[in-house]
Amino acid sequence: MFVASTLFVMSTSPSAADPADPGAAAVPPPPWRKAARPSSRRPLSTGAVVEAALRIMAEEGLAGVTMRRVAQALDTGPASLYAHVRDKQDLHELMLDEVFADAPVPVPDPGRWREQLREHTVAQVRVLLDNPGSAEIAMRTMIPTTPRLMAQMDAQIGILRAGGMTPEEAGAAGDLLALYGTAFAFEQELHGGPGQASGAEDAARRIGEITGYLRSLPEGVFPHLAALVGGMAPGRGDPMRHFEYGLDAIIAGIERAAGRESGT
Amino acid sequence: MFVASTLFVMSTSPSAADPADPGAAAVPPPPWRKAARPSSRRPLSTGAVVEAALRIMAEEGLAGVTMRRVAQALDTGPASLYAHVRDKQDLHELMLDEVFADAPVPVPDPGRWREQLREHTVAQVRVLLDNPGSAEIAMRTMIPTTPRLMAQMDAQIGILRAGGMTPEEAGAAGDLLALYGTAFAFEQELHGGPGQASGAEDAARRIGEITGYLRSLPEGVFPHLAALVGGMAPGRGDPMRHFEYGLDAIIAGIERAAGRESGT
DNA sequence: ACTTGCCACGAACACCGTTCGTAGATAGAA
DNA sequence: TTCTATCTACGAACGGTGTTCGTGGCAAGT
Repeated sequence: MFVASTLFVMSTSPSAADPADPGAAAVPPPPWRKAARPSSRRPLSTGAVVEAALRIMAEEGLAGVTMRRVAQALDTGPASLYAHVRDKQDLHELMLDEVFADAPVPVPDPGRWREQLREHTVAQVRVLLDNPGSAEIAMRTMIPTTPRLMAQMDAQIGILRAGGMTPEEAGAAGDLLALYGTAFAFEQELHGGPGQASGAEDAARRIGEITGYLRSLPEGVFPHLAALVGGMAPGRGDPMRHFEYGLDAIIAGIERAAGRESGT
Repeated sequence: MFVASTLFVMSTSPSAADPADPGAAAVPPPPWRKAARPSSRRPLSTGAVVEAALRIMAEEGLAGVTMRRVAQALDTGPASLYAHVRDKQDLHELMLDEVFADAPVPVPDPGRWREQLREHTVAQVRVLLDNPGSAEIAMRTMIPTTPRLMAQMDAQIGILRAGGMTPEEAGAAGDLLALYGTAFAFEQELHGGPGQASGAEDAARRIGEITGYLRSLPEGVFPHLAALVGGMAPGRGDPMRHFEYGLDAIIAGIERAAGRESGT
């Protein structure tokens, strides 16, 4: 019964607009084989949509995550997704939340707050870098509304409070660290190349061009820049080293700013 | 003479393709009036395209800057733009360059490098904030290839060198400052609302929602976050104050990192 | 058994960036 | 001057995009 009616709809759907249709439709599709396919489990929950979207992002980058592409992966049409996801933006935020699914949520330890802050921030950035595309979402979201991201933020502020900061100081410092971490990860995935995009190649070409241009210029036009490009290689070293340079600078600055006001 | 030949060509061009054409063509187009329109000044240079694009960005945000929209503003078709601009990305970079047209390029003064660095960075961010949409371009560009942006970067590195840093230190510090400035401006324009977008309203709604959600939770789930939202208003104060907090922290950190290695 | 609400989804709408081919203008050569 | 070659402008179209509408079948409440 179920199968039959389904098949009926499928085979006649083009002519469904024409109720008075005899058997004249081009080849009455004998679909014995087909029967199994449409009834083969279609849960199609929010979770399934997010999961499919994440898989696509991992393989084809964030730009590959289109509603049509996700729908196709779940073999259905794009309209079906909107029952489980409000927007594309909403889908993005759910993806970001899922990405942080197994990131640890540290409990603040006053005696170790500096190390904890460093480790926590590094861990967050590592999550973003491990999931290319997620940093772009994070950049565009900034105010977290999903539970896991709120837990991360809460932990971070907890650590800063454990370091003796006032709520205001902790808020400002947390903003700064989150902004830096997110922006850094985004920049990395921009010209680090998420596997598929021309990122790395493009970046290399660009700094090649810029080097050539600088050399072609009369000496002393951009002297400091010219001095720099000499000792520069495109993708040298662990990006994390670079990140930690900035992180340490920021933490030191934060501490100093807090100490200046609270006297410690 | 000129006019006559122009008219001749125009009036006969349709029938030129069909040599065996009698007088039957639908109204042999008498184009006296027409002659003035196509010749009515259409320079359509790269500069004009960029200028139109910037005007649109100011009025409708970066999302409003579509090739079709820009073409319409110059009343032509989108295809015409591609003679003066390689890409949409190319157009974006030209726009960003133009935005920095009258930003001052400081000459490094060793005795004042800290103040200079601060002022220069603040000025750059102010330019981005004054031109909503530009920060998003800057965020997505990162490696400058246009002359004015290179001049800005050169000056910045010059200031850092004047502060006694090695080229490597200056490069890292410059990266960090540029990343921070760009990301900050982008975040501001995200939920600051570029006049047209729902930015501010959306941000307010979001922190309203999040506050309500936090209150609805059993006490002590996100304790630090809950303590924070109490003393938080959506758009309080000058965003620049916020920026300068982070900037001072970063400059202090940079200085410390440089001193640590070079011994000053 | 009937109604009601919900999920799936085909079709369509209004856009988007970009390319192709052609017509007109212009500049250089003869 | 006249012929040719090169360049600009641009209408039309291609292959995408996010999102909405309306319908049709299913399942649960009454």
